[in-house]
Amino acid sequence: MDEGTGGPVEQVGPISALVPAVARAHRTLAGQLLREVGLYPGQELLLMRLWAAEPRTPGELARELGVEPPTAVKAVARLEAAGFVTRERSTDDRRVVLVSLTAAGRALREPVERIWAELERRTVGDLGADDRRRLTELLSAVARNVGDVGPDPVGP
Amino acid sequence: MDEGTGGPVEQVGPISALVPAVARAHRTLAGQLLREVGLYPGQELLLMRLWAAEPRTPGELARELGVEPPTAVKAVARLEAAGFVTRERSTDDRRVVLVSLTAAGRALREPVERIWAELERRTVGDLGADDRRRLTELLSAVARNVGDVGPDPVGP
DNA sequence: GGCATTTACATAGCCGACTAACTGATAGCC
DNA sequence: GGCTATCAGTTAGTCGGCTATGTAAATGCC
Repeated sequence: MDEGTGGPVEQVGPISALVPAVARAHRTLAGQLLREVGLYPGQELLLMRLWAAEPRTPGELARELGVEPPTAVKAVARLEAAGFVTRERSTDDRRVVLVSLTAAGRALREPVERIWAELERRTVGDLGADDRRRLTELLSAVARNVGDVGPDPVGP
Repeated sequence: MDEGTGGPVEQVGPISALVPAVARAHRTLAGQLLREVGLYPGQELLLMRLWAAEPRTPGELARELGVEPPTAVKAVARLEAAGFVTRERSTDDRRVVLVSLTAAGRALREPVERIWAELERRTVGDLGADDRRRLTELLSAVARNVGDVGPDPVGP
């Protein structure tokens, strides 16, 4: 656009350009690591919610992951097809679907947590504790700025 | 995971969880803003390359955007269908495709640059210049860590 | 010159994300 | 009781991203 003062042209929207680029590369890396357990990036986040509490409804999962309901429904359907979760209609309220883990789904917990530790290790690289904390704060600020209600932390 | 010291359970892979969440919300916001000119998020990045220099090949565009060739090919095909770019085979090397802008594609430049300024403004929110610089540095570091060769800056 | 290799693009198919629109069940309100 | 509104989940269709694979042209090497 125009900086008007005759200086060198600035890179456009530096942070807006960086965010998608970083996310793409991060997702690709996650995909490479997750492939060895048969998951695609994103699916592990849904499973984490189930490891934390079970059963869950697609609606809850969507809210907690910060995605729209159809996204969660599709992910659940694929995880069901892959044999990691089951679905059943609630008898209390027949609109509600209850998603539960299978034995195979539970068995994924340890390897996925190993992978996530490795992913985080590689993501932060040699950043010190200070930098990591600062980055977390700044990213959280951006998340609020762009209107993300955000995923709830998975820990208690 | 395990923190081993009996403390409260830490949120898993904080930065690895934050990056996709921020990117999703940021993309959604970009999509809302870009909709008014008939673009989907990501397409504007490709157009920016063409505004900077023309014609370009799909391969160049893919490299510069930091995506795989098929992604750029698909995007070009859609932008062509939308009437914003044209494709023609190079006569020098008939494997090469030259992507050029149409008048409609050129007309998008101003509105898109307005939108990008607005997007960046909302993304950084009330972060000061220091925070913005720091965030840019930290994100660049993460990009390198996760193996992103990254998009080249669009400015000279 | 002729054949293998590399290069540039295209295609097919998958997944995650979204919006829009539909179905079925519950809840509310006369 | 019955009609409407709301809510949960699903379906349909699109886009961006990837991997794997295919095709055509140029290059290289003998």
